[in-house]
Amino acid sequence: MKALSDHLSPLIANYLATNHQVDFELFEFQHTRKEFDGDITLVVFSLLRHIKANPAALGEAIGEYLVKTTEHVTAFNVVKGFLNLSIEDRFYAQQLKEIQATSNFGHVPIAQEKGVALVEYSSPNTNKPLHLGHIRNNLLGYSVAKILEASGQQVVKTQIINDRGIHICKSMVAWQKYGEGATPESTGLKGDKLVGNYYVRFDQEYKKEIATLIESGKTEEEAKAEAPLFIAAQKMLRDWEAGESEVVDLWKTMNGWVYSGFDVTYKNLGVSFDSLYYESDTYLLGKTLIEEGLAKNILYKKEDGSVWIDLTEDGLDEKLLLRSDGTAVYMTQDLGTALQRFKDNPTMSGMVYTVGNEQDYHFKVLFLILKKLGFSWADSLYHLSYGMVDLPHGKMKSREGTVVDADDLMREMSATAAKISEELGKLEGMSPGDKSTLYHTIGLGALKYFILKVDPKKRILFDPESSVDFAGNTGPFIQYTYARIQSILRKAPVKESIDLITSIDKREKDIIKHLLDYPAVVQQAAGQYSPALIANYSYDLVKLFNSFYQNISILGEENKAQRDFRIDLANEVSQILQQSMSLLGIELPSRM
RNA sequence: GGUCGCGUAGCUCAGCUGGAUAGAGCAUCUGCCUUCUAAGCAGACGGUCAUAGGUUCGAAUCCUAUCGCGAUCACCA
Repeated sequence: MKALSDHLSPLIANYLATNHQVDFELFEFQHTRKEFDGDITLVVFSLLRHIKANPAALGEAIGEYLVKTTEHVTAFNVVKGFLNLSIEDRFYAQQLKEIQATSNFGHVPIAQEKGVALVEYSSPNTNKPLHLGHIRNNLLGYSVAKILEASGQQVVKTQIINDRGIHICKSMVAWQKYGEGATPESTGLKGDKLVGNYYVRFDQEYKKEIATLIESGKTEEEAKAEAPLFIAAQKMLRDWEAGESEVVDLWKTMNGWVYSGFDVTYKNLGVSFDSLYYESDTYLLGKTLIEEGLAKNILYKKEDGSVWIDLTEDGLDEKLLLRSDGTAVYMTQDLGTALQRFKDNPTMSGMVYTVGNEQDYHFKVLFLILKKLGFSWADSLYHLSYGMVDLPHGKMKSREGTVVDADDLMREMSATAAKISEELGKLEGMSPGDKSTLYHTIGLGALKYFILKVDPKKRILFDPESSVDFAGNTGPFIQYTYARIQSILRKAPVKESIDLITSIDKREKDIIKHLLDYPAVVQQAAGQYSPALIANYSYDLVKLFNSFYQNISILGEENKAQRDFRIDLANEVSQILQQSMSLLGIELPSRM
């Protein structure tokens, strides 16, 4: 539509300048609703603010002028304040050729001079495996990075790994006490699962100790603080901070197991990172930053030695930045990480934090503190906040065993895809290995699409029981349409016509108009950090194509020019699907 | 209680920089596989866009209030 409105706007501007002595360049266009004749509609109402006229009469006048001045407009009609314009078929044929001639239509080449945008996502703790919540996080972050790249922005995908703290020590203590030297190799378990098991074990044994202490007359609070396991974990944290080699070695070993486990999960999920940051590396820089803030009187120290910032003038609270014993809190480390990233990327133009909406307040405060500390780049930080993933029975709680494990979920999705595919029985002659790859592609496509099609800020209800649909507005539906188009293209004869097509079906026009919208959709999705926009755009395209496909023979012999045109159209739809799905990290199979 | 977010068909969601009679899918029902893959297509049914005011030629969309749900307000991360 943009190509068309770009063509029409100057003409309309010219008309208004001549006849009404007003100077406009931008007009409001929309696709003509299907119940009216026409292809594109000018909303005349919006001109009335500046021109006193009867909307219907003004519409008539502009319509007549356009028909007279440009060969593209063949007819018009006016309904109330809407000027519906009919566009000649040749225009669509030309546009399709232009789209075809443009490689990566709608994707803008990277502009180095715009600097680099950092996109942070995943950011797990290293004491337990990734779960469904991380999946939404990773898919969102990865997709947003892809969309920004497609809009011409250089991107660095990154994460902060929360690799230190009491939670890690709990796993370590439990492993020392109950692990008997277990390793991923000796147990056959993924490293993250192994470590996660000891985190759970810690909690179980800790509860037992508390119960015993309460029986012997302690209060609950005393019991929690005096349980030997808890004391051991605290001691281990102090030893770690003191750099005691035995503890540090164990910490390194166990984190190493977790990282190799995560790598497998990331690989299956199809996400990747360009740079990694570790909390254990950045929290000290955060402390330095706080010293500077104290020196500049932006922060203040209380009598007990704790450091605070007063944000009450900004409508927020007072916030703790350093404990009275001088140790760092979450905010301290995030300040350090932000600064470290800017130091590592001097051309940084912005940073996107993909973090759940329960941390909205945290990021509001973080950005404000950075601004108060005088960093000019603080204004370009953005919290990509997303809603929780709820299960039918409520929230995921690790203690109650209601967490949906990421690896298990992906495996189940593949299994469901396999089951449905085998029932349909379309894959004769495909090797078992290819089938297994395909099932993974379809299962993951379903999962990714299910999560990404929803507006990030909304909560998602995920029912693992009913799994995910493969029909309707789903990933597999888009994959399926793509596979059918590939089948058409495989069977299509070599082009032979030199005649240009003279008449184009209404549904084909709708498809071309939709294709022409793609660049604007990508830009909009980048501006709003919204993969959902891309997903729903793609679904609409697929719907349009399917409707056409089912009702018209693409490879018919009767008119070679028409057949070639339809093959070109199918080809271009498949190109755009490939591009848009790559922005969501969804693979498209050529057969399914 | 303060702050932030959400509330659209029975269910899951689009639409939100104000524009024509609010759109899809699932579910229910009716048709369509001798022709390019039926994971599909065509159609029926289904709505006081939470409620009440306001802004204006026009409001699901913007503003205010109320109700409901959620998050957050830690020397946790």
